[in-house]
Amino acid sequence: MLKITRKVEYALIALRHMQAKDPEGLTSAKEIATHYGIPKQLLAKTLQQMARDNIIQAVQGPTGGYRIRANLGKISLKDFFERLEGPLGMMDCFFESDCIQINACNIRVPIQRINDNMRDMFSKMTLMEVTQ
Amino acid sequence: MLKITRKVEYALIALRHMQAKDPEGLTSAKEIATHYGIPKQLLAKTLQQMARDNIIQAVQGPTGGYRIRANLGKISLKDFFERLEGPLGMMDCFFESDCIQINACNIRVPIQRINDNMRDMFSKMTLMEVTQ
DNA sequence: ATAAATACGATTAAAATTGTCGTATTTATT
DNA sequence: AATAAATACGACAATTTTAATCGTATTTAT
Repeated sequence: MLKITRKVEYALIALRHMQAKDPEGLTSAKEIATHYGIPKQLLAKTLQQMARDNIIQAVQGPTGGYRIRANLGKISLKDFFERLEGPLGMMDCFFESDCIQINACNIRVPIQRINDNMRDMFSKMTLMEVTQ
Repeated sequence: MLKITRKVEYALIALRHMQAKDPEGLTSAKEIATHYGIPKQLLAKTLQQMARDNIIQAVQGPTGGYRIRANLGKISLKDFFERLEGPLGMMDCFFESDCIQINACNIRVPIQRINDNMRDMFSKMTLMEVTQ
């Protein structure tokens, strides 16, 4: 429990790789995938999603690839996680309303408080802290 | 991602229920299961595990049940989570050593740092904050 | 003796995550 | 114009993890 997904993991690996290598130049999905031994297609999808979110910029065609577009020091880990995986919650019932016994539940409020602490923590850390 | 498991959820519901109801008297798994609409057998197992961990005390036989044994204000959420679910890590590679590209990995250290922050946070919160 | 509770390993079911496939589009190069 | 190498992306399959159930044993108040 309390794990991050591979998607997030691959995204962070890619960002750090791009930043360390050449923040201006382009890096292909293939390069990253082979370098770190991760599935290329899955990585590609994640990169495409980050491109849609304007975290990185995509360039098509041969010689194409990705480069960092956003200021990584200004994107909190909370925002990053939520862009890739949706709202951050320790229990599903914070977002989905199909919990029948939601009224009986006696820990919703206290867990909500802990959840807020966690979101707070991730709000105070930026992507830069991972990538540099 | 970053979710707690149902096991932990049920354990917290049970603890809070026991504390709110009657810290001295016994509460059966059945009572809690029916009250909150959760699977009895699964809850029972979780209670049994907490009993083995001396968080609660089990009494067998009819009229048996469980009561809180430990001082909930002295058990951190980190310890509680780890007793129920094993070591707390955002990535598996912190514990399992079967990641082949562990050397190439460029985010192990930074994620480790974030993980430490998270463990720190849960170290500072006690079970009591959830149950009362 | 019976019934109601805990104890717990083994198994199954369900859900979430992870990975692959197939096809389309873009564009530098020849 | 043809080709090749890259991104784009929906649909599907495989795997893993989580959740739930089953079956049986043990304990003990009545």
